[in-house]
Amino acid sequence: MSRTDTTRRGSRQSRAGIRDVAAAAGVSITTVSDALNGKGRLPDATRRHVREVAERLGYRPSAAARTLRTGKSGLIGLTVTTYGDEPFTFTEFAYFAEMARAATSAALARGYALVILPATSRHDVWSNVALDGTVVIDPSDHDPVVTELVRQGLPVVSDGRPAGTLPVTAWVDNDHEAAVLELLDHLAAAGARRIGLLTGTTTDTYTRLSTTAYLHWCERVGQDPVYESYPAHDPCAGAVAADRLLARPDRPDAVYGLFDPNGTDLLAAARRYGLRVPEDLLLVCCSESTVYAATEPPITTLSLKPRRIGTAVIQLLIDAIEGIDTGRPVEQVIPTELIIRTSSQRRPPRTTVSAPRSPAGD
Amino acid sequence: MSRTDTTRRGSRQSRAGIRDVAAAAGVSITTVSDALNGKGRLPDATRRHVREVAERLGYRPSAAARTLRTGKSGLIGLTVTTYGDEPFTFTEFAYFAEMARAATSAALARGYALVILPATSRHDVWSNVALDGTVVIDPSDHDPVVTELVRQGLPVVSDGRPAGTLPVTAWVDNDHEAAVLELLDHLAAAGARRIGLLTGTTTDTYTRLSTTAYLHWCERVGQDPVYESYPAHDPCAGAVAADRLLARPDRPDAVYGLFDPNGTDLLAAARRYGLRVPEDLLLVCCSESTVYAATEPPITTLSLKPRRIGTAVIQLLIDAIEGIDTGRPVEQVIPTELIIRTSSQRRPPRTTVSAPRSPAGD
DNA sequence: CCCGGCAGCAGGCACGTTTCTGCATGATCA
DNA sequence: TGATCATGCAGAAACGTGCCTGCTGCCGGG
Repeated sequence: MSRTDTTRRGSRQSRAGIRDVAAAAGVSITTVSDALNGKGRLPDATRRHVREVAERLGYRPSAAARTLRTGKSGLIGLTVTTYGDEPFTFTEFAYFAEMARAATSAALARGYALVILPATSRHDVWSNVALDGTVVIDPSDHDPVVTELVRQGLPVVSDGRPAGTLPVTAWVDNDHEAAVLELLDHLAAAGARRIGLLTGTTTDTYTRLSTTAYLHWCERVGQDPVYESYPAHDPCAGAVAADRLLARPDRPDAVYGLFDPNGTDLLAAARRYGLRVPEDLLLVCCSESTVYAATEPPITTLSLKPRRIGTAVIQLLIDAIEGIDTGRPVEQVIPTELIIRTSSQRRPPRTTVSAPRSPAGD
Repeated sequence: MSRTDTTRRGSRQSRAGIRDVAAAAGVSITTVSDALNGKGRLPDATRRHVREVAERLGYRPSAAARTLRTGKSGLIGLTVTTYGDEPFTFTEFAYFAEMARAATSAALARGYALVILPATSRHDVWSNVALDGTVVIDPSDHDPVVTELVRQGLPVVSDGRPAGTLPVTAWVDNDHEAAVLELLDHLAAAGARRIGLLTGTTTDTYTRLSTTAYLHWCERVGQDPVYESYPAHDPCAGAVAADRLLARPDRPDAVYGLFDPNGTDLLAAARRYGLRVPEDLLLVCCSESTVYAATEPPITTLSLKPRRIGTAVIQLLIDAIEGIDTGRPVEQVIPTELIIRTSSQRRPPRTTVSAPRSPAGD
């Protein structure tokens, strides 16, 4: 009857462990573990008793010990490409915030938590956290972090179609080419004769695909490309580039801005040059921000649906972690949504203030 | 000579452990651990040799085992109050994004990573991750999560002065009363006779302190309070409340909006009622968004300096975790910055387009 | 010659959990 | 009645590190 096996280092120190609960409840460690985890075959009386004692002692199982034993930590890394030393990207602020929010929510619903990690391959931080998998936002061509992770056998799901032969487990992305083509067609249908583009100098997938789609469209309809590039991580450079674009001799009568703040930048530049929107200049920008619903005039935006992307990425990753092979494809394309407002309609709606929405609901 | 102690389960499976490195290098486990962690007394030759073998085997120490042994995980929880089931708050989007970005950056610089966790006391997620400490954004009066965490002996630092007797380790906040008073004085100096407030129905510290400061100011200068409240997590309700405020018979000639989207909402409402800004209506809102620099007209904003708050919170927390007693006060007040633009100046600047900035540089 | 001291390393325990295996005990059935 | 079986629980082996203890040579001084 050696159940009171108190051969520990004397006094009752630090947190209560599973041993303390077992001793206090008069059962074995196995019984406590089974009772709390709903496993084994125990009568309800024992189960209740153990849970009650554990609650009374304020017992919390050690996450580290559980992770060590089971090999699963319940943690998912969230990596964002970084320009400069800040861990987040500047340009797609609202996009990232919404995507991360949806991903966090979806992960929590399945019992996982997200860990924010830098895209730099500083090993000291990466190897100090036990991950079950990783979400990578817009990885570069031969991302060293991704290759290192898959070499360790960790599942990696990327937001953004991986370029080259990046060996990700799965990916989710929009069809950026199709979105740009649809958008340009919309502008042309509204009467645009020369459509300009405000784009970035970075080589990430989004910028590259969108720009080439624009060039292809120009070639198809026989329009000379009119675009200005700027380093997208610099918010001031955007305003300058918008100004440059409208100051050109071959000034466009419609502009699409690839990045979130381009809408207000272009609007301000148009005012400086005395251009009325949408009469003299049609405007569309890619943004998740709701401010464009209340600007003067409201600006048509292309939404990349970050919420759906974040959710899809997490579902794919957790499915891979838990080894459940759902029928879900490992390459998912999320449709974009063109939210049409006054700035891209030559004849604004007369009766109502609220702008019409795209027929594609959600 | 039993160094080739390969009594493991047969084949070379999964990742290489410290045992494998020891066997391959012909040394003991202790020597490997000391060599990699820079401890013990080893000649440089041995140290180099061990590191080389570890690199060749692709050895990565198990974070779970290390955490179990040392009791430190290098993980910091980041908790945000939630309205509804989404883990983030809607209203202070840019504030949260900037604050989290700065906090992540500061934590990474000191070897820590951030884990996003919900404010709900669902234990299954909280107890599944080993935390060294937690950052709590704007905790409620008797936050059950906070009390539970400090009961476990974890340091907790809050963004936002804790109300009541919430036992946090340290906190960082703005002086919201002073900021509101300064702002109202600024509006009064610009000629405002009746200043209205757009506030929230929630009972968090920020909303409460700002509202009471407004009421005190009204009492002091002998003005009847004119304010509208709305549930701040609902973005549509903000536009409606802004409309309500300007539709009142005692319509204010200046408005301060407590939340980020209030600026565009109020601007849109002013247009609907034919009010010119700033001639007929002065406008200020609390926001971190840069869009208000390019609206028509540019809107004066109150910045809460989320970057400085995020950095300060992390420094205080890691100091507490590591037990280093710096001279830093455990209650820090970060000054706000009033970025004065056209919308709050009855006589807008004539010559230049760019608005003057507050003399308090940063 | 003997002994203290030190460099260089190995043995082994502990961290707290999960889980496989196995031993009693009572019930059921041929 | 004895064999079979389900039930209820305990023992103990891992999981992979970190670190305390201690062992072996070797050198120098008395």
